[in-house]
Amino acid sequence: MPHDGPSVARATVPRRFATADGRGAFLEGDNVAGLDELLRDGSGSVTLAYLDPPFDTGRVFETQGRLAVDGVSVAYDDRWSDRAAWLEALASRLTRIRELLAPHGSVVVHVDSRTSHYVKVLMDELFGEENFASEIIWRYRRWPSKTRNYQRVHDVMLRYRKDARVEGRWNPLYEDLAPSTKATWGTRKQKAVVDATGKRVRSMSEDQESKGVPMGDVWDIGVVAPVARERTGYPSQKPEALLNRLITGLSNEGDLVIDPYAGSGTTAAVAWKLGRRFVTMDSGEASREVVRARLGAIGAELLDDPREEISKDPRKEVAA
Amino acid sequence: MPHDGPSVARATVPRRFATADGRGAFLEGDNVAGLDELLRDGSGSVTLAYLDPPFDTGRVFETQGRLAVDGVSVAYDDRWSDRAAWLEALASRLTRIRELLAPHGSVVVHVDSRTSHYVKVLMDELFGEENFASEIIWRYRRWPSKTRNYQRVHDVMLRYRKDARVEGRWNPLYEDLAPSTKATWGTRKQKAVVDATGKRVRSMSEDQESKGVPMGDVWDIGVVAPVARERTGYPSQKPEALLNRLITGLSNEGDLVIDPYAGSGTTAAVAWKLGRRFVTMDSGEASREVVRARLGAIGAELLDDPREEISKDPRKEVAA
DNA sequence: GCAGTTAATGAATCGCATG
DNA sequence: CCATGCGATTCATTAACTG
Repeated sequence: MPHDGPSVARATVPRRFATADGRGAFLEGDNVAGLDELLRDGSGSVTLAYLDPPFDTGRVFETQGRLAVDGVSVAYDDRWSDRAAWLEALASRLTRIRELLAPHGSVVVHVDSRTSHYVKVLMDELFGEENFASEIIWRYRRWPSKTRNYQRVHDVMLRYRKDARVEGRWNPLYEDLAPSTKATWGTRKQKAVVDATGKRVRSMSEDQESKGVPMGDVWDIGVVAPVARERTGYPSQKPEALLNRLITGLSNEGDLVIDPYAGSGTTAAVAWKLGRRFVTMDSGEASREVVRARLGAIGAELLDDPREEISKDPRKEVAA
Repeated sequence: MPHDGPSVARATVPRRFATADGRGAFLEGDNVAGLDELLRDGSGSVTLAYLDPPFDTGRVFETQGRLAVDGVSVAYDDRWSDRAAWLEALASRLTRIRELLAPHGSVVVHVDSRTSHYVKVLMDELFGEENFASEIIWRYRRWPSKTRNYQRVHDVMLRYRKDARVEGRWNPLYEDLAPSTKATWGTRKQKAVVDATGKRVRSMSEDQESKGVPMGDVWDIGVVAPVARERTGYPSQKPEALLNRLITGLSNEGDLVIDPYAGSGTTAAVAWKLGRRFVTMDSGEASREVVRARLGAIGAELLDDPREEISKDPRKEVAA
């Protein structure tokens, strides 16, 4: 019984929850409505948007195992009539996100290796090809499946800048030197030596310790282990290490990070820990409860936040 | 002065070179003509086609360094009026390759992380989405560039089967177990234990040694170092290890492997070493000379092979 | 305590049984 | 006959337990 996901037309105003200090918020309801809510006075306010939409797998996912949420089993429904419908739903989120992004901001979409291509063609149109920044490969390890093919062990994340002409947010990250480099050079910096004619003659190592090599676009990060403390029971949970690299590299403290597909709340939890502001959204009860528990455990209890108070933005009233 | 690459319409018959035993051939000329030549009596004869076309970089590549070919500097011209023209040129090769493939055969296209998406959309149309097999990530290490972004350190290879309903060629390859697995399980196989009701209760290790984990679709292989013995001086040369994994996994000894963009002849060299038959093509003199030298060094001297003899296929004459 | 061992289970994938 | 389901496969990871 394929359907086309939650109706885009549904105009229900999302229910809002927020941390006591207002640094983080969860909007319960359709994320199109949630994004529209943000757009009311938040155009250009977002530094980083991370989207982890359902991958068009044609399946229904449920909360699992010992951590299953009581009385709530369906986490999300990933059945679509066809790819065009799936892409259209994604596009309606992305156009709103483009509006929300600050000039220095960027958006990262997480997809699998069967759908990334269609998403990039779409995003090249929406954001402009000149704003494509990276195809990031998440390489993980898992149990082997019986297949006469190379095992599928990677996901893809596509990053676009809002505007490549503007200097975007960027905090350099480093990773370990390659084993062969360590063997030859130790962990000291290399320095090219040039002769009088400008020709390179050799490299030598400096006294200074190298910070490692600048982070590449292939990330080897383990999946969240079935028994890890980090695990919430929500399906397809992403590792905190993954979000850490994105949020640290692409936003500063105090910046606003959004995630329209909250799921288990990894983006919110990492953003909070890193001192970023966040807004995350999900229509499922399962998500709301998992996120509430997860944030509570790190001192960011979500409280009911009546809309009336939120809509009173002093600047708006002055402007009117 | 952008142009649209070698004209597809040019009907020049390629000049043919072959190894003494006929196990390998080099066709000098436009590869469309080369593929048409193969199609004359080779439909369904190819087990593996590997294509490493120019990446639509808008640049002209030249032979380099100490190994530059005397008097021949332009290796290939990668300037196209637009992406559509580039894709169309690729499509005209791929439709011919589809014809050439055996039912158990497959094709691998090597592209970079900016163009892979358009190529997959094209190939989904040409080969059918159900025949998509893998997006293989080649992760390499290189000198870091100064960029406010994650370093680009991967290429992409797309594999399609000719016909997913047919059991394709497949020779399983293995890689090392993860360090954490070795620490917990040693190198012995794991086995799930189920109770009477069919519920999984625990896992245990078997006596049998594990062969390692089945090869994944992310390959960490070093680029051919500027001073490596493997190096030919031809630009964008691919490592032999890469072709080794493809040819070993996707073809058997005696199978026919083709590569319409010979370049430095890596496919030909590896196919020869692995006992496969091969046909490779290139229009450049630089390529022909590099390939000749490279094959000569491993005992596969290319000889002039007049067309007259080749067209005499005894089976054809009997059938006629 | 700390090191080594045991337990538990997952955005997999194919093949065969079942409707 | 085509769609759906469930069994079999056996790696990666970390918590919990044991000495």
